[in-house]
Amino acid sequence: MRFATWNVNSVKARLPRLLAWLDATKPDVLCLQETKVAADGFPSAEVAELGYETAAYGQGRWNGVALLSRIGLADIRNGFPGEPGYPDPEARAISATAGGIRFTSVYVPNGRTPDDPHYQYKLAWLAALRPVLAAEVAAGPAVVAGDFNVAPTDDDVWDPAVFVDSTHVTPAERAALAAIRDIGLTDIVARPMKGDHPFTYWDYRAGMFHKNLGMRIDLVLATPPVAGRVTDAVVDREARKGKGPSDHAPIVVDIDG
DNA sequence: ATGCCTCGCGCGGCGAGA
Repeated sequence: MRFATWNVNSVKARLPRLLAWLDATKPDVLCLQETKVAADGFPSAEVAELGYETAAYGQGRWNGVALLSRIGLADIRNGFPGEPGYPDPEARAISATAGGIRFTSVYVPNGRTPDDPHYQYKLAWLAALRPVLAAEVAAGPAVVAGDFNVAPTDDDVWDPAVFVDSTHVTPAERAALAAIRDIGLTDIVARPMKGDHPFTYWDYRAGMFHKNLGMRIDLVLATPPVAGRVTDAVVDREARKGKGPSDHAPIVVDIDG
């Protein structure tokens, strides 16, 4: 099985690239984030022509997550019990079962700055996600993938000095992420196609991508039965090249069976 | 060359992203 995760930064703006990428990469399951469309605006018919069914959870202008699968989607759930809002619930998590694995696509709140209320929302959101994932981990094979908006270590940002007093690297954010990993999830670190760091995000500005000044903030977490089957995991930086890319690259994971 | 920001909303310019 091949599965992937990709923050597309608007599924409508990215549709030609998404379709070409699906056709070339052929993941069985794809976790999408930042789709920026309501469910009824999702291009389900277009991806269906490539054999994918869609579970989409969106609210329009911001956020939005989805799951695409060509091996079925069962028990679809939008959001999760006890999910905090800002102040209202936002479309940041969707889960479904495909190929015997429980997939959850997550778009963790950005946090903005450590003194912004959005930062406390981010920490509360991660804390509320933890027991929900713990139940899924206990229930069977599970994958949690998406844009976590946390760089797990200083090695996951291009220059730690630039990020002092910024979100994505604070001890509280890293502790919240570690608490999620510690319920029994393995961080499947993908190999970079180029360079030493498997960055998944590069700012659009100032030529950050071609200087490889990025961050590893998109993660694939898996239970041991899934992590043990991984044969390859790669950041597809080809998808970040050219005209009209997302600012995030997909992570593609291959597993036995 | 991978190339210097882009999205939605909505029609001017702004909030948000990380």
